[in-house]
Amino acid sequence: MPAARTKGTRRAGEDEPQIVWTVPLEPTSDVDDPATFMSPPPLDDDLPPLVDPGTVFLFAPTDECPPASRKSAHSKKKPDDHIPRPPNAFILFRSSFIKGNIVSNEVETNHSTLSKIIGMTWKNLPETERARWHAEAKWALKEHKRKFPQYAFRPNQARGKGSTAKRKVREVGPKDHKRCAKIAELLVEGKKGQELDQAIQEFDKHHVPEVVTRFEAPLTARMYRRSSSAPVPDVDDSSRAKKSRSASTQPPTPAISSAKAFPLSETKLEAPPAESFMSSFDQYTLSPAPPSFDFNTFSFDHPSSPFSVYQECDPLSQPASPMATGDILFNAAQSNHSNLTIDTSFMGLDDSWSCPSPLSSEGSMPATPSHMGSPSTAYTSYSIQDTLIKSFAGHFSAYPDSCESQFAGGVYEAESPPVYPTFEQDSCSRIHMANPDHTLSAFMASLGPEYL
DNA sequence: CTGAATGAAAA
DNA sequence: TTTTCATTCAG
Repeated sequence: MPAARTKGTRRAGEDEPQIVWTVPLEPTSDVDDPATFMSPPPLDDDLPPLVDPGTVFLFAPTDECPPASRKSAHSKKKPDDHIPRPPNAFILFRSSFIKGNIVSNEVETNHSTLSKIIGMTWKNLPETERARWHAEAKWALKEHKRKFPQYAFRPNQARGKGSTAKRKVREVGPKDHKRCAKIAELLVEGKKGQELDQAIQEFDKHHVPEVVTRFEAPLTARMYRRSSSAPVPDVDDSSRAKKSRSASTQPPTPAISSAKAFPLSETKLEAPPAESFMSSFDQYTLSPAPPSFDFNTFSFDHPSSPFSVYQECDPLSQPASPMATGDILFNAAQSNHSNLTIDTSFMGLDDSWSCPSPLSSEGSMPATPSHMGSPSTAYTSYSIQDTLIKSFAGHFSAYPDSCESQFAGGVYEAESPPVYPTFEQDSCSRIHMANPDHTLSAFMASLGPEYL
């Protein structure tokens, strides 16, 4: 008896207008080559699976104007003027994930299970990539505050009141943890689209669903299917038939669906409709997808001026001669295989800056970033990332592309969309930046005209 | 309305 | 520390 969970009239936002967020982002070219993470320095061992060299921006946020009138579906019992909470990083990530149909309907449709998969994926996500979502959430929060200055989160205590601890103790749904983990693993490995589907189908062939029920009750195929849309092994032919029906009856899944959030090279060869490369949130639209860059080409160094630049064509070749910043920008914009590297050693950020990064939600020691070195190095890395992010954040206003956001039917001027500073520090204290072309102009602008 | 995830914010 | 509620939608 789920106790009185009535339509509790919440009193969150007393007089707020209903919000319908639509934040059409601006420019975004469909530059979506696979960006690459820095090849992680030799990692110790028990670290979360580092992504393969080729894998990367799993969920390049993209923009697109959602069919405005789509939301509002089931707002339930919320007062008409209810103001939803600002989304956190994970919620944003989840939204994007769902919207992008990363895991096809053939693989999983149950949202509880999807949440599980997404949660696992989230945890396996490279730190740099999660940082982008945190940045996004930060921005969303800022926007939320701007729009609803007097908003305050007021959780409804009345709801959980009655019985003390019944809130969290439910968990009854049989879930195939292994399968979820497998899917998450495939995702962070870069599997996507049909390739992903096939891999999972293959997995399902040999995998006997291990379902964990609260009371270890025997699991029937039917029960299993109730909470997971995973195909049932061989036990139940009828349910299998049911499952495959869609495959045979319906046309093959449109390939576009999964291409959205995985704008990797192979998916875009086909020159799909423009919108194919734009995924969006219903309410949240993200900044332009970070342009992809490899991490080999550019670097800032510190010899003389604030920054000096040289180009490194590949790990083997020694730094080429310094070149003008303008050239860098030019080349960076032209090359699909370039990244920026900033030597920060001169900034004196090395060991003295060991403070935990706000980017990691865990209060404890963050999982070591892609770096070996001394223990403090990890912290340093985070600190530098944070420093850079803040630094860039301070210059977002310089970013030429502001965007308009729609709100409650109206339109207001929003601050510049968040940029996704994706940094990695190498063993030489150099910061590698994944999306230089958006951040760089702002950053350089901040340095002064002489660097433009 | 619930579940399922993570996380921000409040009690 | 514990609880709500942000998203999403099948069940």
